[in-house]
Amino acid sequence: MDDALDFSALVLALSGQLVQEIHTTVSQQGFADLRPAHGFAFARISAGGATTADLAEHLGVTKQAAAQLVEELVRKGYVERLPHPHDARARLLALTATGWAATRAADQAARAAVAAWREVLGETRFGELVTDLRRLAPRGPIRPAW
Amino acid sequence: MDDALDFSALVLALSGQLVQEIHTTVSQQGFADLRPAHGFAFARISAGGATTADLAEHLGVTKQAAAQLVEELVRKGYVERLPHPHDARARLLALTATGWAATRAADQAARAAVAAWREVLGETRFGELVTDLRRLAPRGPIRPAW
DNA sequence: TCCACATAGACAAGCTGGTTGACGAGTTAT
DNA sequence: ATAACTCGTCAACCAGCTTGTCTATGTGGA
Repeated sequence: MDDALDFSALVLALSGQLVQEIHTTVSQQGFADLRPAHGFAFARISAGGATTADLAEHLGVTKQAAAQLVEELVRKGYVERLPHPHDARARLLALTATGWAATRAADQAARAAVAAWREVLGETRFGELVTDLRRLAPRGPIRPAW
Repeated sequence: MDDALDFSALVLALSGQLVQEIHTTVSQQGFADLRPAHGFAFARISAGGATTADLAEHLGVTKQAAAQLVEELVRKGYVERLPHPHDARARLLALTATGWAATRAADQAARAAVAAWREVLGETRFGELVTDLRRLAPRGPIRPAW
């Protein structure tokens, strides 16, 4: 009956492996200057309409930290800052072509990792698993947890 | 057919929530000076027979970083360094009574979080979920991933 | 219309948790 | 006996975040 502790460990192990696999693959595909944490920023920026302050809230950090992250991503060529159409103070963040390429690489890596799991479990069981997880996982932004 | 990206997000969200919940509960129970990362150290130390170098390998960091972590946990009263029975260079790490209390608090918090999930899914479905996850999750130490 | 207040982002300083590198003391293998 | 390795420590440094302050711009009520 002590599945509980096991289950916690399993969830942590699984997410750790997922992050690690995506990171490794993305690195190998020529985006070695990106770290796992960047993915969470890409997720928000790719959704569109994000300012630095939006990003800060999404990531759960101060806007200074977000600004620093954006600065880094701009310098590395993944993100650009456009003038905001309605607010002269703000700058609209957008992915560059390189940024989109990195995002696609990460998505594909995630799909590949999941595909392996899907194969292990079989289609039926995998579908049930997704259904179950959907009922458990909280809504809201995905962000680094520790 | 695009469960794949969803699934990744779900796993990350779930583990994030788990970590967050455990951390919050443990903090409230009087261990506010512990952070999620400490849990991974406690896991190794509570298993027994750990030296600082062992801990470093478990956590995947340098031994200097592990030594610093141990120093902090000793200062806060969670860990003690005992002489090593067979090796005069090494020191055996052990949890203090307080360290064990914190470990129990974290375990209980994990159980509580999982219990909530178990209730949502029902006993049967939960059992299947654990079985599935066991087939997917890698072996080896649980460590912070990003 | 004006003004008090809120918000976006920049600048600066400082902290924390990690890194690399070098070392003395102790252990192990040749 | 000695060469090579390992445990833990000291020191310097760095990355990524924090708090605090500031200017420019936007917003809403008297």
